[in-house]
Amino acid sequence: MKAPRETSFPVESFDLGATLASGQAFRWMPVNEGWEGVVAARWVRLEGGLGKIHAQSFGDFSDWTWLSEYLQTQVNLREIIQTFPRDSSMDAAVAHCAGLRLLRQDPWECLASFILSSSKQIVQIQQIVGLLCERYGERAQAPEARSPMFAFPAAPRLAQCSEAELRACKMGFRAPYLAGSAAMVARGEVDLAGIAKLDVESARAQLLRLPGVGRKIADCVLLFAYGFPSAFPIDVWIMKGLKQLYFPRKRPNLKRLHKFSQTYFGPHSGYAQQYLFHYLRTKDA
DNA sequence: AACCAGGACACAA
DNA sequence: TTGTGTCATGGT
Repeated sequence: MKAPRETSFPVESFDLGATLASGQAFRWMPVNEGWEGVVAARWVRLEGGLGKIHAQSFGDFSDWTWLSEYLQTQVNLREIIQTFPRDSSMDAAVAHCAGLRLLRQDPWECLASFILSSSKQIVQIQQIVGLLCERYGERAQAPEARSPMFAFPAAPRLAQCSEAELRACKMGFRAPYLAGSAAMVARGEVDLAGIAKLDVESARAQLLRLPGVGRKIADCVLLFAYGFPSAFPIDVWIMKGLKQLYFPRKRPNLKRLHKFSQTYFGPHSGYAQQYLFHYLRTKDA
């Protein structure tokens, strides 16, 4: 029966704040020394502890795999960080981002969120995604006492929305992109579940068929939803950072930077990218 | 008050 | 291939 549930995951070095607010997911809010959001259509509250994460949710279930999978609690972070190159920038990033981890998100929510992310600040992406969920998402399972929470709207639901309805969620010129991608996914023209079985290049090629999805957004989805370790999203921050830190007084093009990312940062370049991104974005704050 | 934001796209040269 | 304008909205 539906009821409040709680558990705790043993984890070594997991910083919820750095992880949930580092621009990979957009639905987490800090609430009373913890973090609250929606995962798999369920309300979730997380609190960090010593060597563990305490989790609360609500519903009819006893297996927490859906959440441990999302949080990737089984990943040995130390082993990953050991594969990073040792230079002054990466050392600083690792020191600054202790406990930062990559999540494993739902492909559609991740894809749609990043279609909305183009040329937007993270706070605005959160606002747009929030509106979209409130207006078109299914009611999430949550305790009665709390304010209603909503799941991220499925592709078929968003495919039904008019462009005006989407624009009313403040997404501007991204509306036709989201509508078009939702339609293709809803029709099965792009098989999001099937992408998980492909190699990185084939997976990226599938995502690139979607309107509003270019190399950067495709790489975000490959990394944050499918867990391809070599996906290396190059946004404006990473672009400036790479040029400044590794190519002073040169003008490398995008292709060159992507090649560099694959040869220099090791087998978990995507992870290294997230460390650099979070470091560059928050070091002066 | 300008400047810019986890870009993509069409089109020019 | 590289460069530019455009798209919509709002934070800093």
